[in-house]
Amino acid sequence: MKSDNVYNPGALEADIYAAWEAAGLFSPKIRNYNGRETDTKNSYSIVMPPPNANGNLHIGHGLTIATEDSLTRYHRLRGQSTWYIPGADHAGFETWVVYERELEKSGKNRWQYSRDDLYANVWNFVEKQRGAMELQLRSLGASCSWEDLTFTLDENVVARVYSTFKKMWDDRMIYRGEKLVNFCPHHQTAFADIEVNYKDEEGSLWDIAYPYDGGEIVVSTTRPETLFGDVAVAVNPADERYKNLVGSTVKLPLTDREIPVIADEHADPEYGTGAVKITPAHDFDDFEVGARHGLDKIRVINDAGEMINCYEYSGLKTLDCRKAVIKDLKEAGLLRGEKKIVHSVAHCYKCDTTIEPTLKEQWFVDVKRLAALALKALGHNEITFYPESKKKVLVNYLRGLNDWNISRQIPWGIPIPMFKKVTEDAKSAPEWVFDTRTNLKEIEIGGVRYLRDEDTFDTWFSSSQWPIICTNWEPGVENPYYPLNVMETGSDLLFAWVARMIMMGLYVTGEIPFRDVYLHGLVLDEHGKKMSKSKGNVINPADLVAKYGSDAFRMGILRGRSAGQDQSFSENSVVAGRNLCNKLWNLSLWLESTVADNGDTGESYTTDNFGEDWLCRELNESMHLIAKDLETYRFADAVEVLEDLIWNKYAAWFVECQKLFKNIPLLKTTFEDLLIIAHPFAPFLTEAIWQRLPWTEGFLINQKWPERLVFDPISAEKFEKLMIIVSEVRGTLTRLKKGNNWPLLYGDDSLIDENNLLIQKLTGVSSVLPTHGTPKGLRLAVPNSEIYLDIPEKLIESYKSSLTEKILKVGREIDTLNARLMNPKYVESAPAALVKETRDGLKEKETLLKNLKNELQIIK
RNA sequence: GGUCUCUUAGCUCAGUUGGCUAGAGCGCACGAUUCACAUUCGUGAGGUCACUGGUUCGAGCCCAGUAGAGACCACCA
Repeated sequence: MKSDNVYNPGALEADIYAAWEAAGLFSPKIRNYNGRETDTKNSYSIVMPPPNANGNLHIGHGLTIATEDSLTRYHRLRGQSTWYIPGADHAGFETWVVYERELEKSGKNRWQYSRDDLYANVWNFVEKQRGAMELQLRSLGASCSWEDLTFTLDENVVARVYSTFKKMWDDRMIYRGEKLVNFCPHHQTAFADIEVNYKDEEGSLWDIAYPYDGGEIVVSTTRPETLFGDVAVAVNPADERYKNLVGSTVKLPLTDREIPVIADEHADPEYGTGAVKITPAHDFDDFEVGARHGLDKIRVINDAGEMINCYEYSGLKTLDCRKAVIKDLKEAGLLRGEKKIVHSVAHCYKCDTTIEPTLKEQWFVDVKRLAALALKALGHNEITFYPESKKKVLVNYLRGLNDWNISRQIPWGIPIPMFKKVTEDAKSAPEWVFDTRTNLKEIEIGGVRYLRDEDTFDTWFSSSQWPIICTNWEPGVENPYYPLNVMETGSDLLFAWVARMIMMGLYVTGEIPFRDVYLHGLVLDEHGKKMSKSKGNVINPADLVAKYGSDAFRMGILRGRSAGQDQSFSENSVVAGRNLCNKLWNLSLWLESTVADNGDTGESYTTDNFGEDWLCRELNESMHLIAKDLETYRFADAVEVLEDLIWNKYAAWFVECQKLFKNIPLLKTTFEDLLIIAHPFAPFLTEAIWQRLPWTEGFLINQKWPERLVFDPISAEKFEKLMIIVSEVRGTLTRLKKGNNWPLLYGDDSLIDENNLLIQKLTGVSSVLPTHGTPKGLRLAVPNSEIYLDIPEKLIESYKSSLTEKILKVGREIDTLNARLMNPKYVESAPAALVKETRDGLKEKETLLKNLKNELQIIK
C-alpha cells in the first residue's frame, strides 16, 4: 500500500512565496542608507544578471537563480542586510530580431516607420510579453527585492549611461571613427567582435594576374568581386621575387585603373603567390595596411550587400558579381588558377548571413585606459575569481583588447546622445555636440541646428554599469551595497560583461564593482552535449519544477557542479533532490506526532545519551561546513553535507535512537536547526514545515543561523564505537543470510551494558546478553570489544572463508603500516601526530588480527 | 598560432596548504517489509586516479614531458 505521506510541493510553493513577498521579507533591512549605514560587514549585495524581459527562462537561468538565491538566503539567515536586486533586460538586438520577425510576418518592414515609432512599437511589444519571466523567477524561489527591479531602459539607467558617456566624451575616450565594422547586411547593423560567429567553410582561392609592362603579378584572393576596391598590391619586403616591382604600378583587371605595388609585412611569402591585393574598405587587414601606407578607401559594396561604383557590375549581389568577375577574367585570359580551400568565415550569430566588413562612421571607446584600470586592479588581486583560472583568461583578453564599437543601427535601445551639425555656415560650431534631449530629432544651440545620431548604444555599454546603477551609487555618498559582494554569472559572459563591468566600474566610481566573481559553466545534457533546440535535448526548468518542485530542482542543479566547468545535467539529480525533500517532509511528520504524543514542556534541551551528544557534534560540524562551503562558493559540497546530515546522521541514526529514548526538547531544537541550514537550498519545503509545526513562530526565511549546540565530546566519541558494533553485526548477519533472529553475547563491556536495548533495536537480533564468562558462537571483528553472535557450529563453519578473507585483509593493512614505521625518515620527518596515529592504528589492527586468528582456531 | 580547462567506479562528478585503506549521487547485485518515508531500510560488488619520468619519508594532488577531449581569442589574401 502506498502511503499518503508524500511531499507534494505544487500545492504549497505559490502560497509560500506570496506570503514572503506580502510580508516584505525580500527587502534589505537597511534601505535609507545615505550617510547612516556604512557597515559593509553587515550588508550583502548581489545583482541578478537581468534575464531578457520578453523571454522564457532556460536551464542556465535555473542554475543562476539556484546559486544566487542560496547565497542570498544564507546571508539573510546570517543576519546581514541582504539585497538581491532583480533586473530585466531590453536585450537590444535579441528583442529587435523577434520584433522584426513579427513585423515581417504581417507583411511590413522597418523602413516604413520612423525610428521613434519603431521604438514605441517595440516598447508595447515587450510590455505585452513582460511578466512571464518574472513569474518564472518567483517559481524558482528567487528572494529578490522586487520593488527594486531595474529594467535596462529605465530612466535611471539612461541617466547613468548619459552621464558616463559625457564623462568619457570630456575625457576624450570617445571618438567618431570611420572604421571597418562587422556588418550584417540582413539586419543592417554593426556587431562587436565577440558577437560574430566564425565558421569553417569551403571556398576557392583564385589566382588573378595583374598585368604591367613586360609582365604580370599574380595575386591570390577568395573574394575576386572586391577587386574594384583594390588600391594596391602588397608584397613582403623581404620577398626577392617581387623586390624590383615595389614602387611601380600594375593594371587593375577589368578596369582602366593603375594601382601601386607596395611592400608590407602583411603579405606572407609562403601563402598563395606571396602577392596580395589590398582592399581597405572591405577587409580588416587591408584596412590596417591602407592606413599604414596612406591609401584611399573605395567602397564597392553597400549596406544591403550590393555592388556599387563598379561599372556594369553595380547593383549585383556580391556572390553574383563574384561569378561574373570570374567569368570575365577567364575570358580576358587573366585567371591563373583556382584552388579549393577551407577558411573560416564570419557569420551573423542570429541569422547566419555572412558578415560583410563595412566602412562605417561609428562611435568608439578608446579602451586602452579602461583596460589599464582593470589590469591594475586585477594585478592587485582586488577581485577574487571562482574559479581562479578565469582571472588569467581575463587578463589575457584585456591585454589584447581592441577599441570598442558602441554604435548599433537598431532603434530598440538607448539613443546615443550625440547631435551632428547641419547648419552649414556655422563654421566655428563643433561638428558634434553632446545633448541628452534624445527625444528630439533636431535641436538648436545658439542658432546652429543639429540632428540626432539615429544609432543606439551597444547593450553592453549600459550593462557594463549595472552594479553602479542597481545599487543607486552616487559620487561622494557612502554606499554599503557598492561594491557588490559577488557577481554571479555564466563564464560565457566573462568578456562581454564581466570585463566591461570591471573597466567601467573602476572608471566611473574609482572602485571595483564587486569583490568576488563566481562564474558557472554551461549546463550540458546528460551526454555532455550542448543543449539546443535543433538537437531536441533542451530541458526546460519550468517542467522540472512542475514535476518535482522548486526545491528538488534547485538541489538537483547544484549537485555535482563546480565553478566554471561545463557539466552535464540529467533529471536523475532532480529526482535525488525530490527524494531528499520527501525525507525531510516525513521526518517532520514523525517529529510533529512524536512531540504531540509525548507532550511539549517547552524546556530547553540537555543531552542524555551517547547518540544525542553525537548528533549535536555532527550537527555543529555540518553547520560549520555548509557555512564554509557557501562562503567559498562550493555549492555542490554544501548540498552533499546537507544530504548526509539529514539522511544518514539525523534520520538513519539519531531518529532511530530517539524512537527508544525520546528527548523532546532536543528533537525540537535540532530539527529547527536542520530546517534553517537546509533553507538556502530548499526554501519552500523548509518554510512549509516551519509554518506547520505548532510551536514555531514567524517565518523561517528570516530566522537566525543556529548557534553551536552544547554536548559532551567523550560521550559523542563513544557513540561512534556503538555505530561500529551495530554495522559489524548487520554486515555479519547479511553475509550469513540466515535472518537476524540470533542472540548477541558480549564480554565485560559497560558500553554495551548501557546500550543493549539500542543495539538490539538497531540490529534486530533476538537479544543482547552478557557471556557470563562462557563465550560461544561467532566472534565479530570489532576492535577492543568481545562480541559473539550465538549461532550454531554449522553456520560458523560456513562463515570460515569470510573470516579468512578478513584476516588476510587486516594482515595487509598491518604490513603497510609496519613498512611506514620501519622507514626511519618517515618517523623523523612526518608530523608527530601522524606518526602517533600510525602507531596506534598498528596496535589496534594487531589486536584485531589476534582475535580473528583465535576465532579461526576455535572453528577448527 | 595564443590562452585556458579537462582525463579518478558502468554514468555524472568531488577529492581545499601532498598524509592512513581515494569518496558521493545515480546505476548494478543480494536481502528486508504493518505503523515518518518503496520517493523506504540493510548489505555489498565495482578504481593501474590517461601515460612516462622527476621531486619527496610519502604523489590523484607538485614539476617536466607524451597522448586524448573540450572552450575561448587571433589569423586564414
